[in-house]
Amino acid sequence: MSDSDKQTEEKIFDAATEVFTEKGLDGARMQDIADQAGINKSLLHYYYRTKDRLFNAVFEKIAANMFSKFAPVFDENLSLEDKIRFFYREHISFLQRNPRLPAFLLNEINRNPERLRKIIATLDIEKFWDMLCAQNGKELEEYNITREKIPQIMTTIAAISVFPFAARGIFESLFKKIGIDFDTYLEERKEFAADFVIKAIKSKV
Amino acid sequence: MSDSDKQTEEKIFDAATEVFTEKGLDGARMQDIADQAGINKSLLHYYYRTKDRLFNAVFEKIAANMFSKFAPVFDENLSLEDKIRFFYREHISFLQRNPRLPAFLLNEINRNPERLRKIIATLDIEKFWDMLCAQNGKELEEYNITREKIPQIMTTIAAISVFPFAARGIFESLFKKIGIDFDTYLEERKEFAADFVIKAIKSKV
DNA sequence: CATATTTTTGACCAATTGGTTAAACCATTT
DNA sequence: AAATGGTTTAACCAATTGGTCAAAAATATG
Repeated sequence: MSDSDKQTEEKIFDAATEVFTEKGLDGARMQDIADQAGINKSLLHYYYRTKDRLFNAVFEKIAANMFSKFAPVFDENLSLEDKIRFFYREHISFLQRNPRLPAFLLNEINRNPERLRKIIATLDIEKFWDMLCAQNGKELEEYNITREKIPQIMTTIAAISVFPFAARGIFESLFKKIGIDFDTYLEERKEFAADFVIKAIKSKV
Repeated sequence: MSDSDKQTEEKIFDAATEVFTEKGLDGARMQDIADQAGINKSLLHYYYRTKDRLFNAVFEKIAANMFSKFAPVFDENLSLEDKIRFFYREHISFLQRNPRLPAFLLNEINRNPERLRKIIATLDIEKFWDMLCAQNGKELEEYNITREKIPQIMTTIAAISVFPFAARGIFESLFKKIGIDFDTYLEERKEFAADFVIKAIKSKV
């Protein structure tokens, strides 16, 4: 593969990423992607045989990228509380740089859940729980966080950072009405989210 | 408007609701809707001139319905804690009966934020805050919930109930891997969500 | 019953879509 | 410089799409 090959293939991939994340699989036109990449439409088919293959390439990279952002928090040797703070700072910052990813992924996964299977198959969920127990077992015990509660807690933690981006269109409209800036809201959310979760977990009321 | 009119128009509307919520505006075909309604495709255009008008009719009804589900909690004369419990029981139950609404709305709003404007314009957000202050002012003060914190808290409360439905495709796949039933998870979530939020709000740590 | 009006249908259309193909282009090698 | 190989393009195609239209069927009106 020559240098110009890689350039063209990358140009196509980047253009496809932009168009697909903005318009979705159904809404995106091959011609749009070709225009965005500044090339002929036939070249798309030369490098990626069909629209579906091109989409899958984009989808898989984005999905893998998204999930990988959850991982580092399990590696760092921090207290449970610091892990949560670390997660929200990093994760919301990542989403600020890629604000359209949540809506794109959620929509396409609901449209075709099958696509996610191969990515999830590569994840070892139990391992994450084991790592967490090894590093923060005492805290988990102290706060009475059992294995059964993990799905509720984890989905709640994810919801708090991801949902504002998925529902950005709604929130932005609502906020504008009461004079609140969405970007300011996001900045504040990094700390608010961590405080909120930590208080909920630690509280024994 | 005769009786059979209403039947046909309603049949079309219901069919359109089903097809649009499942496939989205771009993915839905007028022929699909006609088939679903058991009528000729031309009839769609007879009652709703264009695909876009038909979609708008469906979208507006769903959006209004969705937002209206947030309102009752402000009317009931309950303590803040009971309001939160009431909300999650009612809201998650509503979403269990209409599981595809969140993903549909979030996607279409992000695809075309303009569509939401006219619905949001009809909402008086300040009124909700005033009602809340009038009914639960003392509790808000006690828990140090100020006007500036409201957006963070409200979006968090919504995220916790809506996100699992928006991300259903992801969660269901993940849960299956560790042997958890999604419907059971949802049932448990009504109480978990309320407990979680109440603990976070009440905690003074 | 005959007429007028509304509802429903099937045939049709122009535009768009993803995809194909053969030829042109370009860099390398011989 | 001629041949070779991969790369890029323009022209084209079959299928699908939202939408139209005139006629038929059903219903209401006199």
